[in-house]
Amino acid sequence: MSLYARYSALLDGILDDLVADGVLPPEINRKAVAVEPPRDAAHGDLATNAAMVLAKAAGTNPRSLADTIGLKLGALPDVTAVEVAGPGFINLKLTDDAWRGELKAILAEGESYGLSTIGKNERVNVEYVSANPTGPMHMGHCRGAVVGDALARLLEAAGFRVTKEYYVNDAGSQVDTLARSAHLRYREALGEEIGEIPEGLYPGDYLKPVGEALAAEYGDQWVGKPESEWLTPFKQRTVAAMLELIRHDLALLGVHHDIFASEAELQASGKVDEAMANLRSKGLVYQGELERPKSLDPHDEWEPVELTLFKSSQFGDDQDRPMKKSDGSWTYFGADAAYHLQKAQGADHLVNIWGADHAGTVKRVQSAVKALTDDRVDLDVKIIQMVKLLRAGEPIKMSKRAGNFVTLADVVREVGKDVVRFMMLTKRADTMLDFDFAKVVEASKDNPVFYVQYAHARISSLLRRAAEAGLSLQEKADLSLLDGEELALVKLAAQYPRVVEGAAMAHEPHRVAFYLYDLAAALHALWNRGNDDPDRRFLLENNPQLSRSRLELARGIGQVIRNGLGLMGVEAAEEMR
RNA sequence: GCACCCAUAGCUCAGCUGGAUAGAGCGUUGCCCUCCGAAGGCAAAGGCCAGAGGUUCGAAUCCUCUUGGGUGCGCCA
Repeated sequence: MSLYARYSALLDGILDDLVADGVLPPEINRKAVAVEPPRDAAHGDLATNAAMVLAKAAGTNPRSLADTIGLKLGALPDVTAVEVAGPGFINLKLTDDAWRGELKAILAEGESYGLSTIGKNERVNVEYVSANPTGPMHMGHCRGAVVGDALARLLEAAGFRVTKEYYVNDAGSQVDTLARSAHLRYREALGEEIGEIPEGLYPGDYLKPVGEALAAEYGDQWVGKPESEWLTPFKQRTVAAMLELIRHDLALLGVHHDIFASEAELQASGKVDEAMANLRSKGLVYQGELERPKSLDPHDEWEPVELTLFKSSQFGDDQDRPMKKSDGSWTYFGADAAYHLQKAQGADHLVNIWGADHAGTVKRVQSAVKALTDDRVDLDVKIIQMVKLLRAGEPIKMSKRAGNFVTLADVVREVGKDVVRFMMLTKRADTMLDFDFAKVVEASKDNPVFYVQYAHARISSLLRRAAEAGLSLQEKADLSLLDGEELALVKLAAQYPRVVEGAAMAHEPHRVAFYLYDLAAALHALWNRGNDDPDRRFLLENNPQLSRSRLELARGIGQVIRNGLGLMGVEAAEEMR
């Protein structure tokens, strides 16, 4: 249990006592009560807003309630000072030993430091990437892949049971197009001159090996045959090949899904009918007409047709949405609603990581989840904004049609997995991100990847040098030698568990990256003090006792950086190259 | 036309689900360092949190409207 959680629990006990004493009414809502680090370190080590939040329910004013609570907080172990400040904050100062104890906890818990049970073992399904299986991954998919994967790791660390899922859209017309494109490559592999790839088919070279494999498997039996005979087997094999490609690309990034859910299988299994029956039984489905789309020009034709609609407008969507086309087949949304039902049946929470182009469909799917699960399962949709690719400040022009888009594999090859992953988490997901190939590999302070990795490498190198100097870490270090300046670093490290919980609950993995940058900066600052004042160096040849204490501090900070990077899927550097 | 997202220092961005005097990096300015404690260090200046109302002990954060950007809208996927 982290230090903040421990004092939070102690405060909870005090509030229980106050309820028993009749000071507080029994039905008070404690949700908003928090034990946090104060914004300004001069205010102390811990602060709580309990008095301000609860004063109204207690029928008193915040300051006087703060006095009452403060008195009891002052009696807690390791609390050296209590102060009521501002509108009713209660500030606590802890003994230095309390913080030395936290450093011990970091070292003792090691990789486990920062793990939380806040998720209460609930099940979360995170669906991410879900790119159409029609080609290799390109840069557009990269950010969603990293954010989704980091979020999954974060949720696991926070005590959720996580399923990582990829929805394979293998039922739409785009996979028919894919199969036709593969058929062309198949004929090419058999020696036919195919010339230019016709407009409307996928031109990429990545289909050549697929064509060759098909030629090897089938020989020329599907040449000159009607499409209806070969489309299905070609589709199956080509989609399988594309998924192989996608898995391979994702693996380059260190991304691995637990489940690849096929839309075609979903439809074949009758799941969509089940979802439809579910909604029908609740009176949420009807035959009706769609309004004329507002995006149409006035002179464009629009003929209203009757089709099967879901009453998503009852759940906050701006209009009802079609589940079945007029020809009776399922719409994308119809199948997607069923897919979400399938996911929800094995989960308590759903998270989707979607590209910005799907922002308009969030409401309808949330409506469907609400209706299908009677509000048992919540769906959070994280919209990932685009990444602008630059090279030394100049935008990189991409054209999908010309086939010169930057693939994920290209980027990983050029700058490495860790750099890509870290950079993708250096901004909130819902705002645009610049990715400059020149800048992300720069060895300077304004490159956060470098700065954080450097901090870890610095610590590793320090520990190596200590070992060479024959300084044994086995011997017990006396942490009481650590002074206030050094303990300030421990205080920052002690916030790591809160960062994990906050980032997990908010579904915002970028917070870990920002936190690590701060921690790295604090380490570098302390380290640099040794430039001016040799007595402040971590490794002092003439003072092994003090050195040992400071090495323990360094080891603890290194541990937290490593744990944080682990959540981001980034490996900690042992040395800079 | 409508929906969603965004608007915070000159620039690029954080801001811990509503807390105390709004923070970093770059840039600017001033000192220091300049052969591995190296890929710089310390400090200063810089803000009407787009604007206007509202909610309450308290708002950059929540609600409404306005302005200015981005993305999207279909029986497509």
